[in-house]
Amino acid sequence: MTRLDRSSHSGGGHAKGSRPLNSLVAGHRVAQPPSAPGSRASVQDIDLIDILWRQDIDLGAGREIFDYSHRQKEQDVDKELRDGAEQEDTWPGEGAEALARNLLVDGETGESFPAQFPADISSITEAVPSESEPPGLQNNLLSPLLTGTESPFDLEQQWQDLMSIMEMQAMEVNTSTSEILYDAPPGDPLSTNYSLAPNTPINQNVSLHQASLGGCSQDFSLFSPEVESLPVAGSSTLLPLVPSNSTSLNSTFGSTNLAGLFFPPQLNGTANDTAGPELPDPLGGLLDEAMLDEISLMDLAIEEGFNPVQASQLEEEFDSDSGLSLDSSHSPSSLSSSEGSSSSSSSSSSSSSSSSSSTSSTASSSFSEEGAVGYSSDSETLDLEEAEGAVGYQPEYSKFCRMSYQDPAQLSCLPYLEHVGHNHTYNMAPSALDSADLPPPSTLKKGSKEKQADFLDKQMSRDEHRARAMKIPFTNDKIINLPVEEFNELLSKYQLSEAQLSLIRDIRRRGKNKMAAQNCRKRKLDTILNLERDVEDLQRDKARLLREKVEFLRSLRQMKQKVQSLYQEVFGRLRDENGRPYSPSQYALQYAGDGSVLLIPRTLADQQARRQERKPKDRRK
DNA sequence: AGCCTATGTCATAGT
DNA sequence: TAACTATGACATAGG
Repeated sequence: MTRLDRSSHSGGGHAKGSRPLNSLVAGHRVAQPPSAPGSRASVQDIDLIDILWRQDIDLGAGREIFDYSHRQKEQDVDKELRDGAEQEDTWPGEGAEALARNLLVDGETGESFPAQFPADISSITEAVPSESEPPGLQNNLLSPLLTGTESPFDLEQQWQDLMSIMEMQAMEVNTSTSEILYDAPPGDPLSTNYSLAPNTPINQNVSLHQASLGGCSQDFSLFSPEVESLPVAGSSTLLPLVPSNSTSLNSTFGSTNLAGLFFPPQLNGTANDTAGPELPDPLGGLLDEAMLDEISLMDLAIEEGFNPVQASQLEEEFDSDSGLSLDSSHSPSSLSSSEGSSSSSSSSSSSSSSSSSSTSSTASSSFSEEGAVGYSSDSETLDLEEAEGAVGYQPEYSKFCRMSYQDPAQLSCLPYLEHVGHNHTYNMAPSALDSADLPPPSTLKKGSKEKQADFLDKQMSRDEHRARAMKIPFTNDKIINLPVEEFNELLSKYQLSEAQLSLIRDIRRRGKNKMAAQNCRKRKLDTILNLERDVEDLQRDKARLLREKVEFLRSLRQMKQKVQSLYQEVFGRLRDENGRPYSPSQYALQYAGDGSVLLIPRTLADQQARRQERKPKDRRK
C-alpha cells in the first residue's frame, strides 16, 4: 500500500520519489522537524531549494519528498529574510481568539451491565407460554387482563427485547434483594419457593420455572398481601373446599392451597404429585406468566442494580444525572480530552446537545461563539473568517481554539485549561501573535526583538515558511480560501515559477484538507456525543418501562385476586340438586364467550384446556 | 521510555 | 474531468 511507502519516510511528505537526493536531504533534516523550536540548519540558499525542487518536478516527483529538510531551510531563509527587515506584510494581523471551553466528555459511556447471571432468563420466559399458557376456556375471562397487559406499551414485546439483551448476562440473587424487589416480608415463601437463598444463583431454568409454579400455586400471598398474613397451608395437598356459605369464604380461602384450586391438574402435578383433582384454574396461566414476568423483572432489576420498588426514583436520577458521565470532570483523563472536546463539541451541538449535561452545553455554546469551518451551521462562521484576515489557517485556529493558539498566561487564568500546555505553534500565524502575545513595542529591546522574530518564526506553519521561502506574493489564506476561479485569476497575475506554483497548489490542498480533517474530527466527536445521548435516552426509557412493568404487575395482581375471589365465591355457593356443594375435583367453572359461566365436569374442562393450550403453542412455533 | 492526545498530512473514495 | 470534501491511517509534537 501507499501508506507503507509513505511511512517509510519521516513526516507527511509524499512517498513517491525516494531518490538518493531526497533521502539525503530528508536525512539531513529528519531529526529537526520544522516546528522544533530553535532548530537551525546550516546555511542553504533558496537556489539550492529550487534546484532540488525542479529536479523532483522534472522527475515527476512531488517536491515534498524532502519536506522537512525543505521546511527547515525555509525557516532559516525566513529568518534571514526577517533579519534583513524584509517585511512583506503579507501576514496581516488577526484578532485574539476565544478560549475553548472545556467540553468534558467522558469516554466511558458504558451502560453498566452488572453481575453475572447464571440463569438463562430467556429460556424462562420462553417456557412461560408453553407450560403456563392460560387455558383457552378462560380466554374470555382473561382476555381483558391480557389486553390490559399489552395494550398500553406492548410491554411484553419490549420486555422480550430487553430480555434478549440480558439473556447472556448473569446475576446473583440473594434473599434480601428478592425481598426488597417483591416487597415481601422476611420468610416469605416466595423466597423459599424460588430458591432465592443468599448466594444461590438461579441457574436452573426448569427448576426455577417449576419452583415458580409451585410458589405461585402454594401461596397467593405473593400477589395478595392481605392473604399473606393468613396462615399458609404450605405444600399440602388440596384442601377440602367446603365453603357452605360465603361467610367462611375468607378463612377457607386463606387456608386453602390456591394452587390446587386454580391450577389445572396437569400443571399442578409437577408441583404436587399427590394432589388430587382440583378445581380448574382460570388464573393459573396468567398468574404463572405474571409471576415469571415478575421474576424476570426482578432479574433485570438485579442485573441493572435496579430496584423496581424504587423505580419511581429512577427517573429523577436519570434526569438529574445522565449516568453517562458526560461531565467527566471526575475523571482525570477527561481533562486532557477536553482539549479536543473543546474544539469538537461541534457546531451541530448547538442544536443537538442542548439536552446534554451542562458541561457539554457549555461547550456547545462556546462553539456557537467560535464557529466552525465548513461544518458549522453557525452564521458567525463566515463573519469570523472574514474578520480574521488573510493569514493562512486562522479560521480554524480561532474556531477550534488550538491550544497552540493560547497564550500560556491566558491559560493560567483558566484552571481547567492549565493542562493545555501543548505548543503546536508551528502553525500559528505570526500576525496573531503580534496582536495577542507580544509585549508592547515600547518595552521591546533588541534582544526581545530577536526573540519575537524567533517566536514568530516558530509560530508560522510549515506552509507559511515554505511560502515565504519561495517568495509567494500572496497570503496562504488567499491560497487556501479563494474560490478556484479567483485563485486561478490570482495566479495569473503573477509570474510564478513551477516550484512556486506547485507549492501554492500544495498549500491550497493541504490547507483545505486540514480544515476538512478538523471538521471530520469534529463530526466524529459529535457523533460520539449523540450516541452518548442516545444511550442516556435508552436508559431512561428502560427505567420507565421497568416502572411501568412494576405498576402493571401490581394492578394485574389485584385483578387476579378479585377474579379468584369471585371464582371461589361462585363455586362455593353452587349446590347440586341435593343441596350439597360441588366437589372442586369433579367440577369446574367455565367462562363462556358470551360472559356466562357454566359448570362443567372437570374432565371436560381439562380436555378443553389442553386443546386450547396447544393452539398458542403451535402459533408460537 | 512509553503512553496519550491533538494535529497535520497523505491517499483515496465519493460528491 | 477538475475541484472539492470526507475519512482512515500515519507521523509527529508535546504533556
